Amino acid sequence: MTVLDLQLLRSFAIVARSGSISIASMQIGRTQSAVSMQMRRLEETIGEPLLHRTGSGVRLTVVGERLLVHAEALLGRHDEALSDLAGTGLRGSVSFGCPEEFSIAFVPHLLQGFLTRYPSVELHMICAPTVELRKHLHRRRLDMALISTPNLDEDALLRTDRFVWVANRPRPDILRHDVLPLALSGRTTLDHRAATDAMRSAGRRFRLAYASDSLAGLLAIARSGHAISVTTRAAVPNDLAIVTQDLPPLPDFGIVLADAGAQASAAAKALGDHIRAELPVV
Amino acid sequence: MTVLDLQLLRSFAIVARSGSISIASMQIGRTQSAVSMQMRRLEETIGEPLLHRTGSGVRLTVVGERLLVHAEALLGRHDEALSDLAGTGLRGSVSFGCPEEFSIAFVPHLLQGFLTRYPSVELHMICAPTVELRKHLHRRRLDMALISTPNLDEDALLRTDRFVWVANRPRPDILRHDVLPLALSGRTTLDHRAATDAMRSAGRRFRLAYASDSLAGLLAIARSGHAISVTTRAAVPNDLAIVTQDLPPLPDFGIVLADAGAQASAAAKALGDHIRAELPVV
DNA sequence: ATGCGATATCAGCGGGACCGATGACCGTGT
DNA sequence: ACACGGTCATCGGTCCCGCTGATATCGCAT
Repeated sequence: MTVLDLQLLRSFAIVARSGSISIASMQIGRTQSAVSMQMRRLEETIGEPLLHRTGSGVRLTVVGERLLVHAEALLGRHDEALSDLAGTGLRGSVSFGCPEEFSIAFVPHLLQGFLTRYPSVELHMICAPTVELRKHLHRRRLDMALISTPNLDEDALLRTDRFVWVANRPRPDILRHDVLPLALSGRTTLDHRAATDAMRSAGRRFRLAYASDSLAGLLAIARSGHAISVTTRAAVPNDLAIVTQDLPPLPDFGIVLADAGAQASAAAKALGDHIRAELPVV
Repeated sequence: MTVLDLQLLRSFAIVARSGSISIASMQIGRTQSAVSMQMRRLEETIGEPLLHRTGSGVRLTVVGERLLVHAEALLGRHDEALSDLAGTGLRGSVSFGCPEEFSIAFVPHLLQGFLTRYPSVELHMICAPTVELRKHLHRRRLDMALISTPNLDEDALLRTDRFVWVANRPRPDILRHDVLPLALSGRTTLDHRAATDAMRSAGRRFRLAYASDSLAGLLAIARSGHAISVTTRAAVPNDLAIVTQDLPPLPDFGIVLADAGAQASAAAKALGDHIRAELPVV
């Protein structure tokens, strides 16, 4: 008899929450076309449309809303069941770090997978810019960290993403300002360098309207419309717009998993394996 | 992240209930090897053995018992969700008939699939020997019925199964009786003919110790050890044994779906399509 | 020990999911 | 009105995975 695929339901829930197949596909770790086909398969097994496709994202249909409720419930029960059964597994603790941008993009999904598989592992997490993360690794205060790198040829590259300009919707007039107000994180960060380099090589004048390592702060400023900010494409919240017109293009960057080097605990090894297995898009 | 396959859980639940991969495979409608591999895949994703394999069936491990509880709960919720979503579907009623043997073998699984897909359809079911079913079809008291046929070449054949001798465990001494006591259903039935024909052509003497069209009655007699009975292989309950030694082999038979011929309601068509799609093993 | 029935395993095949690229469509800003 | 940047859908090609059918292996019972 026909049976729903929980994998599809999980993707559907992420699509529903993010309101976009493209964004969801980045969190899931599949291409956009794959997730698009997943949604179509799901609609076929249900027999009814679940999504309204618009030019800018997707909206749930009535049936879609109904399914979402069931899906969340089912997935919740499923994850409980899985952790109960995996209860005999690994114990120990891991310290894991990543930039704040990642922590609101694909990392939740990543960690959820790890924690339901190893529910007895104690996970410590630190959000900080890449430079800080390196220090923590060096001092052995972190077992491993996801860090960004400008070098796209690195062979340990797990995934690539792109920096994007973000502003409030609708399009703010500050773009017309001669001296563009920017909200950037600390000047040691990769996105800071990427933004300022891009502006400079485009010959565009700008000023630092806001500087902070708090992503929430940057996004708040962007939301207020007083400055343009820069962040990771996958981390752009629903209510902010990605701006490409009239602004210089921003570079891609790579994501690698760095570890403390020395002897890793079993739990740390497991987390590393999990990340290396789940993170790559290909 | 890793996610359980509800299809596998469904198979697992059936295997657990039937205590045998072979029997379960007949209800599921897959080959024995397929179900065996399904169980292996499930064990791999869980990471622990779920079944003790013995020479005569399978038993659940402790982890298997735990999983079974979760599986039943998950499948229950899943089926609820599916019927809720399919609620907009077909309405109407269907009358369906089949021999009692089928009704305790693969038919429950078959109807469960149909009813969760079309929860608003009212289903009437009649259990009777094939001859009776034909009469009911002719009088339009049934829309369709699964009936057995000795003709294995029929092109509308959906599936084949085999008659088997059943007796209580352990091996009863009545097998040594010169005149073998048999518990058979009415003499118009296929299994009655198959059994008596087999005995006669083997030159074996027998007597009808019990005759009834009630399967439960036949099995009760077999269980008591006072007679040998005959039934469909897929319908043999856990606590009875299939006997092959010292008894003549029984023939295969075919299963076909017969309908009342005339204009079928939409619900009847849907049930027919469902059965034709789900029943074949290949 | 031997035979039977059960499960496990194997090669081969077929279908299906994914990727990458392309195409259609929409909203927006000029 | 039109071009543009974004979205989702579609398509061919590839690879992997599950099923079948046949065979090997195991365990129980006589």
